[in-house]
Amino acid sequence: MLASRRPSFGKQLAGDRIADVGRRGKYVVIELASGRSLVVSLRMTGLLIVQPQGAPRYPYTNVILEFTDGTRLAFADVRRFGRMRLVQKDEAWDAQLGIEPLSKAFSAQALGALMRGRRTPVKVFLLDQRRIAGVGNIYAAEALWEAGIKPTTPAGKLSTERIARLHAALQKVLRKAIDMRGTSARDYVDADGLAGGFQNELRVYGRSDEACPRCGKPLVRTVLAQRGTWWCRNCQR
DNA sequence: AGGCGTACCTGAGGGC
DNA sequence: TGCCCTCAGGTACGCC
Repeated sequence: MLASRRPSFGKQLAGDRIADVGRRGKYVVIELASGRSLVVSLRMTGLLIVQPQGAPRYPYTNVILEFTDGTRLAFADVRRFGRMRLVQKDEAWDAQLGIEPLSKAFSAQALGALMRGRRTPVKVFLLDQRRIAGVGNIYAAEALWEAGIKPTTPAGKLSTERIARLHAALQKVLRKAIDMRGTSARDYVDADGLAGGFQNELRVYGRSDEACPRCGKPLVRTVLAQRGTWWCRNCQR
């Protein structure tokens, strides 16, 4: 999915029009009037920036879409991990993506069913986009802290009660982060170039050696599936 | 199937 | 100052 580093669809977009902008998991979906979609994966440092006519080139811009009124949509990315792909009408580009964690279908029971029998650490499970689409490293860490669950616990070993707590925590964290327009830990800004606010609400992410907001013991950083993992050894079990 | 390691990139920050 | 090391909102691919 999204294999093109240097999009070659420039000419194909000429004359088309943006009909709507949406999201599926972590992918931004720009729906075009032609029925096609421009699907964007920001990965670690990617940004979509709307710029007025004549604005200076945004740093690390890789792709620019220019509209008839001169407005531009810039796709900028220091690390160039981000991807942009033109998807044809009815193409099932998201077939491998899992359930939306804020959808009605995502009940505690549904979460339990997805985790049943899985021996993978619950944090690794949360990051697997084929199971649940849209939870990243920050929100997995925050939700597990909120639920009082140790990140290495095998997903399939959680009790019904703990699954319910994890489910509630995930939705709480995601809703609040969306309300606050995201986490600007370092580079992230929205399409208007504005930083989000959730970095001020982080309880564990990036806070090695700081006091756990619940019990006061120092938080630790460990590594799980090659990802930094912040948690409290005392109150996450 | 599923789980694990590696590759892809650049810049910031800390230690010496 | 500057070099070297580690780390960072993620995903795809290949191997067992």
